[in-house]
Amino acid sequence: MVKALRTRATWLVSRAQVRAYSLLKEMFGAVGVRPYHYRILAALDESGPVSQAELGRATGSDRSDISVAIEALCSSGLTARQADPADRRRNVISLTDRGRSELHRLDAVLDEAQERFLAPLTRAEQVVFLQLIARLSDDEPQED
Amino acid sequence: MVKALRTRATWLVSRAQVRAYSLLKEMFGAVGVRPYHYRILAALDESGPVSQAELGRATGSDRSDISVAIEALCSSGLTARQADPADRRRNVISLTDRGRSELHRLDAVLDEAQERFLAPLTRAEQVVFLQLIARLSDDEPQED
DNA sequence: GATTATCGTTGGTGCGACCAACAGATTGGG
DNA sequence: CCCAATCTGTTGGTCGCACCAACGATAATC
Repeated sequence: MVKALRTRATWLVSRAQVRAYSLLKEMFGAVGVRPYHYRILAALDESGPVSQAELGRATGSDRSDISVAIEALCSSGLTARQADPADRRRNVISLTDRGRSELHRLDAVLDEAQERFLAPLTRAEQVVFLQLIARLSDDEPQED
Repeated sequence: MVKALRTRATWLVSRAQVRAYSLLKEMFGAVGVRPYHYRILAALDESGPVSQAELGRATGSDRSDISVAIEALCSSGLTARQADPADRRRNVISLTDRGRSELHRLDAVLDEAQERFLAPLTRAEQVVFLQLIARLSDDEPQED
């Protein structure tokens, strides 16, 4: 007996991700921004100025993709790139003031997206869900 | 104050999906199959013989993608395609015996993938998670 | 000092999702 | 009955994103 697709965790996660992403695309699109722009700005805000390679590891993207994204963000004035004097291979990327205020604007958008995404659950269920999905999204589960 | 990316539901779902998909790709790849082949075989098993368009709606894929996938599945003998006498636009797709036994083989693989994906949770937590994610993956939330 | 590793960049590839257009077939309204 | 609208399967194309390969420049390691 074969279990229905819609009872499989991996399938359900995939469908949920499609729903989440289309929500993000719709809402970020409405303000003229790509989701991965937000990802980078948020990671920068969290970590402070870092190299592009570290940024890639923080957001789970390839160095090469970060490279072109940073180029776009810098040329629209949201981030600044300056050579690291201590290690001349590195570019240190930092948020500009405009980048920071843009981030806050986008953050409000993302907040609403979370609301809409989690709307099918009660508040209490949302808390439980966040705790469980966090453990399932951990790439390297800790082995204490 | 901007919330960290790793506390956002949409981000966590996205990471979990990446983990789930790479697990599937690895395990299905080891037996020489693409994940979407399984998806179609499973949908067929569940619904019985249906048209390609219905298959697309069931699996959430485009008619055109179904078309080429079905072509591959038919030419490897896992499905059969015959014209619907009642509606000559339609191809009725059905599982062959080989397709059914292949499905069962893949089902075992998928079972193990679910195990591995859900391993970070206890059995009880897995049950809760499945119930919650199912509601979050529902594209058209019911409004009773 | 020579090998090894890391950084940023460019360019290319694969895959899945999506859209456009088409011919053939069916349905529905006037 | 007939015309318009819709649906089906197919081909072909685009787009976004992830991933890899290679390179010159630089750092770190032995």
